[in-house]
Parts: sequence; C-alpha cells; structure tokens
Amino acid sequence: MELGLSLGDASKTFGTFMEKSHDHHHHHHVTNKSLGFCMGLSIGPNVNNTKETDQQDEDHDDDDEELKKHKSPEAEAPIVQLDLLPNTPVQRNPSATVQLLAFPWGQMGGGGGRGFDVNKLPLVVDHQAETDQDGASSSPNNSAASSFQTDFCIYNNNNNSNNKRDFDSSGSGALGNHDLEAERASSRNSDDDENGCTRKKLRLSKDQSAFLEESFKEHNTLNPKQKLALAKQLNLRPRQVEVWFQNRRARTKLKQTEVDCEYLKRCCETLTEENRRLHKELQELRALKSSNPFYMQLPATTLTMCPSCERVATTTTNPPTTTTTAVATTTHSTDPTSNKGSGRPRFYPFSHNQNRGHQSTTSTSEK
DNA sequence: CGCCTAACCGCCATTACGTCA
DNA sequence: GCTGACGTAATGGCGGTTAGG
Repeated sequence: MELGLSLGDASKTFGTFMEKSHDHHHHHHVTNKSLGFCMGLSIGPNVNNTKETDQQDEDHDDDDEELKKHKSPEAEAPIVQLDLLPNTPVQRNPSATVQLLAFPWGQMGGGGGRGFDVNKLPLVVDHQAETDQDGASSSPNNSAASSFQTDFCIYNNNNNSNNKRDFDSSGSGALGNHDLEAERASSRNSDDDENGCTRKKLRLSKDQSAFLEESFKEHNTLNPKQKLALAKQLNLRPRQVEVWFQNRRARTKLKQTEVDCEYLKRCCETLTEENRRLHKELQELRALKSSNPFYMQLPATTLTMCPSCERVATTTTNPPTTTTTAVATTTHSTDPTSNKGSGRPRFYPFSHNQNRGHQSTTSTSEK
C-alpha cells in the first residue's frame, strides 16, 4: 500500500491512499513528491495480535490435523495494522482498535452479561416457531430484527436444503467430519442459485450480530469448526458466518486505516508548520548575517551541543538583537515534529521516532 | 525433489438491499 | 410516498497456501 501525502494541501493528501496493492510486505510508504517527503511505515508483524495469535494457538490445540491447513499466515495476523510509528513513545491511539472491537453491550436488548442466550435460538429450523419467538424476544426497537426474521424464514425456506443438510448431518450435536465436508460443499458455492433463488439481502438480528461480535473479539478468523458451531448457534448458514467475519474484518481494517490516516494528517500538519517556521528562521538568519558582519564572527565553540542528541542546546553568544530563537533556545523537546536546529528542515521516516532527534548531527556552524 | 493441480481461504472491489432522515 | 445517503450482507475475482498426485 502506498499512502500519498501532500503537505499543505489537504485536498490532495490521500489521493492514492486507497490504491489497491497486492504486495504483502509489511512496509508501507508515505510519499510526498513535492517535498521529497518520505515516511516509511513499518508494520510490525502481529503488533496488536498477540491475543489473536494466542487464540489461534489455543484453537490449534483443539483442532485436528486436518484443520492445520486452514491456519494460514494471514490468519496469524488478520488485522492489518498500519503501525505508523511502531516504536514511538507518542500515543498511537491504541484504543482505536479496542473501540472498534468493543461492543456496546449495554445497548443490547438482551440485558446484562453477554446479553444473548444462544439457547433461546432455535436450533431446528422451525420457521413458524422462529417467527413467534422473535416477536417475543426482540427488543422494542428491534424492528430490523423483526423484519429480518421474516425474511430469514423465507430465505431459509428457499435454502432449506443446505440448512437441512447441515443440521441433519450433525444430529448428535458433535461437529464431525461429515459436518465439515457438508459445510465445505456449501461454502462459497452459489447454493442460492441452485434453488433458483436470487440473492435476498438479510439483516442479522441484534442478537446474532452481538454474538458474532463477541466471537469476533475472541478470534477474528474462524476455522471450519468454529464457523460451523457459530452457524449452528445462530441458526445461520456457515457461509453467512464466514461472510460476516469477512466483512467485519474489512470494517475493522477500514476503521483502523481511517484512524491512521488522521494521525498521519496531524503529523503532516505539524511538520508543515515546523517547516514553515524553520524556513522563516533561516531567512532571518541570512538577513542577520548580511546585515551584521560581526554576527558570524562569534566563536562557534560558544555554541554548546547536547552530547546525547547533538543539538544546539543553548548559547549565550548571540547578540542580544538576534531573533534566532530557534537556535538559541533549542530544548530537548519530545515533540515528534520538533526539528533539529538545522537550517534545513529534515523529515525523518517514522522508524526514526524511536530515537527521535538523535540521528542527525546538526550544528549552526555549518552555515 | 520439483512441478502441477485442486481445494481452501482471506482480501478486495463491487453489487444489492434494507434502513433512515 | 419518494429519494439519497449510509450500512452491510452477499458476490465474484484474485492471490497465497497446502496437500496430494
């Protein structure tokens, strides 16, 4: 993925941001051609997916060998983390992902806890009973759920063969190979078409969505067993569960991208402002140099350098008339966008943030 | 051991539909 | 009632991985 950034022109900031990319490298770039501004966006593997990986491992322990082949590297790091500043001390809004994954359980009609009792869902496709139950269990404002259930019944009627196959093949409740085979047979197939039923969009009930959300928080990818179990619990087709997780991952990624975009934008604005300020200072310094012949005769040794960051820490030699505040008053700023005291503004890739301000050796004497 | 193929899966772009203001 | 925006379920294509021949 390539992120286009345009300093000073918000309208062009992310023109190429969403360009599709097929590379699977964990290095993203933000470029600004006009200013030669290149931000290396290093995406650390599994930065925020420790839990996910652990969960996968747990699942792995539960699964048989047959399921191992479903544990792809993608599944190990399912959430694409645009870790723009992987090592920066700057808060990278870690709550963003949390917020995305958090679910407002308190708003659920189901009440406390998980707010959802899967036992209340019919495991047997009894359309009449299902409709009645929905009417009894839906929250007052759950009009969508009600309408969904109505459609859902119709939908299931039209696809009864699939559901019947899935459910009948597991009458004991265990998820045997027969289930997996049946699920695979139906998965990603146009099982709707075989009955001549065109796609009918359905709305998942709030309870169903909530349960899927909860499951998503535990693991945002599903192995076949999990998929089938969820489908059974929610009285959905495995394909529906699979699609829901797919779309959910897409939404998570999109939200994360937006958050990262905002962060990048703020970074660029700050850097632009800093750039502007330093340019102004440079002009002032040059003007001062030309107007005050004694100015540059000051001994350079009077400029003290910070040994750690090699920045001009302080100076007492500037003429009192100077306006070189940036040089004279440079401090150990932790501002990620603070410059290095050089007359020429420099933009550092994000990987520099872990050693912010400690890479370049700058000195005013170079002028 | 390398190659080929099929199956499977995830991601992506897109479509289609339901909901709401 | 109509309409456009928005959210999201669903679809199809593509690429990567893996197992088996």
